[in-house]
Amino acid sequence: MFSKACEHGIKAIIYIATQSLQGQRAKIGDVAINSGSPGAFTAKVLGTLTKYNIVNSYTGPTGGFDMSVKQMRQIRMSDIVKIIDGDNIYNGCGLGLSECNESKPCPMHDKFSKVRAGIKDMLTKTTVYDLAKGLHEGKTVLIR
Amino acid sequence: MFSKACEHGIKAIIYIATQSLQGQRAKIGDVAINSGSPGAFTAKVLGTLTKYNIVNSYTGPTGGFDMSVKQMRQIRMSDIVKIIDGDNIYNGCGLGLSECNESKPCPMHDKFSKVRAGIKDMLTKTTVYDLAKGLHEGKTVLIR
DNA sequence: AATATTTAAGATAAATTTGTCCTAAATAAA
DNA sequence: TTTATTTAGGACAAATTTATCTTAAATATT
Ligand code: FES
Ligand code: FES
Repeated sequence: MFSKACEHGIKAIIYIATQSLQGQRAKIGDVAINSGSPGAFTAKVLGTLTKYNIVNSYTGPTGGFDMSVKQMRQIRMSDIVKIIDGDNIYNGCGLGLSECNESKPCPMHDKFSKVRAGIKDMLTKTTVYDLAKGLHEGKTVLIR
Repeated sequence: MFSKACEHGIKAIIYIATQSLQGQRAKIGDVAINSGSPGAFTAKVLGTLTKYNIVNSYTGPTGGFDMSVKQMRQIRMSDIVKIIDGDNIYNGCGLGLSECNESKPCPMHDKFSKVRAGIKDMLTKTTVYDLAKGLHEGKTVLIR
């Protein structure tokens, strides 16, 4: 469904958000440990997300990553997925044809496009805050 | 969503099915041309599908691939996807945790598992015949 | 100012996926 | 029986994704 880069990115963001809810910045080492992802690889993904103002980064001692509550509430999962994986998941053809075209559909189009719309809807209606809350309350986990 | 191998396999199967509906066996060269996929790569995928009795193969002149109408009606898209891509798409965690676990869910579990069920449902309820019919009637295409 | 800590970013490496090529085996037809 | 045609299958190659390593830049603290 999502690339590894995207999975690591999402987990990292959710972890950073929960730390921010506690007034703490998260260092990349902490992020890696607490989200179960490879540090250097996740750092690159976070670099990209920083560029798009999904998350904030600070260098030097006391540095790390954080998010404001405003960011958590405004940023949707669909934003993150689009930045990392592109929008093929929202618009791409299920059978890999060069584009999805309503008027000249592939054999799976009718059924696939409904599922695809469901994915988009789900990601668009879910904010970082929504997911961070569950983790913060101990109802969900990032590692298994 | 699906791997390239799976996309090529599905397109190949649908093409072979339409040819079978016309009493014709399809050679791998024809399959490649008419499904817009790399011949040698698709041949390997068809080799696997032949092993699982999704499709039938015949060597020698007049050889090629075909499917019986019974096969087309019994075989579901979910069968093909499972053979080629495994069952991660049906059971895997959306955030890549080692397994999806209801009682210790990842932050996306509740929303993701619904979407995932929708995909499984769609693939399980769609047979090869369903898709081959649309292509046979000229309502859908395999190449763009 | 010097030092220690942290992210930024490019180079490199490993792993996986995608794709090609070549030879063998099967088989229909001449 | 010989020949031509087709799939089977292993080796190989290319491309992409995933992951690591190293150095530079930023910055807080001493
Ligand atoms: S054309 Fe394939 S999903 Fe729309
Ligand atoms: S635990 Fe992640 S989807 Fe179920």
